[in-house]
Amino acid sequence: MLTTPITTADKLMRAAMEIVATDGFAAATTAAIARKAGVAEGTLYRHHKSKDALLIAVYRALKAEVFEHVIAANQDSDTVRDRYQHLWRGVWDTYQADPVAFAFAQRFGENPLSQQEGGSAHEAIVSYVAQMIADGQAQGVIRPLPSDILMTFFFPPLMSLLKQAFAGRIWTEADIDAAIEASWQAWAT
Amino acid sequence: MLTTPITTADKLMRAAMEIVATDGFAAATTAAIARKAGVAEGTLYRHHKSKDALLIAVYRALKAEVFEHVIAANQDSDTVRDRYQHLWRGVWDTYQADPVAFAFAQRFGENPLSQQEGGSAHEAIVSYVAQMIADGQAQGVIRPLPSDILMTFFFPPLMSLLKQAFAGRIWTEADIDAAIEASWQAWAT
DNA sequence: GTCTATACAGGGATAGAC
DNA sequence: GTCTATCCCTGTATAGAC
Repeated sequence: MLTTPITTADKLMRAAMEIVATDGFAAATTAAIARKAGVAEGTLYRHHKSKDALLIAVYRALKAEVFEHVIAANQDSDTVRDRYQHLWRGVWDTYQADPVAFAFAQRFGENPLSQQEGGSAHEAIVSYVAQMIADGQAQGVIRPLPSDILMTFFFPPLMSLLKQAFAGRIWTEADIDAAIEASWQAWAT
Repeated sequence: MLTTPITTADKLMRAAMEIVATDGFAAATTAAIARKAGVAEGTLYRHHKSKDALLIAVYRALKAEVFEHVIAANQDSDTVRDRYQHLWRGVWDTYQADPVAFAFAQRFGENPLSQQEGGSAHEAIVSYVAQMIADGQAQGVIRPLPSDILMTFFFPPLMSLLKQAFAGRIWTEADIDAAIEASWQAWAT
């Protein structure tokens, strides 16, 4: 996300995202953000109302971009099972391409700021998943469980695997495919 | 955890845990912790070397207590499937009994302090789960996948469901049992 | 052991020149 | 729009009396 920031506002957002991703929120001081962005501290306030507003703006941009990438990569498929796999890979590939965005999203979710922002990083994608679940249940291939329960077998394991991957764990492509199949079995009738 | 703190050191730990759980790490200032514990700010440093040391002590105590509760509730069962269900319920019940401990553990995991501490809240339980996986694979009832992949279908969904439960979501007992069964299917051959 | 008072550093935000 | 300089506040930690 924002991998090639052009405007000063973007540079500040990228800088804030990187600091939070690597060293946490406590390290994301206005001085550190401005320094990494290559501008003076006062300049930050010409582009963002406050530090918190800047961080929330980062999260909003991230949400929008993740949604865009995942949906773009998600051409419609015939079976629900195929749609499942494509969506899983879409999220996986999107975050693989930007580990910094991933780490920021994880930390932001456990920060009180997220309460005042509301909605997860996958807010928009959730409705796609919900539709998939509804279709699968109508066809009788997905268990008749509440969708919020089923969702917990999709995003959380996926995020956990990404976290391990960024920590240096390497799996084979066959392992990844097997993981997708295993997680699908939590849904399948 | 530390639900009835007696010593001053315990009172400080419980106070810190509650503040982090409800308002995040940024709100856990030495002044706020001391105030909630009912002691003076300077007293904090008679019982803990620094604020960070206090927070890490909280995490260690939490890990130990969660391990103790879960293992105590986990009498050996005949089948791997039964052991799975008992362990799942053990973690669920333990955190249900102390939402504050749960929220603290979640936040701590996304805080840089956790890197210098190392190991997740379920570090000790992980070896139990690993043994269960090994047994199940030997018996041919669990997929021959790397155990770190299989683990992601156990803890992350469970934590996610707990989080939703604390946010006010209510499921029937049948839903919970069905969720356990669904998650088991991600492991089962 | 606990308190009050305080030293010291660092962070958010603004003023005003350029 | 960007910079430098600075204000004000808060936070961590310590000193020293009781």
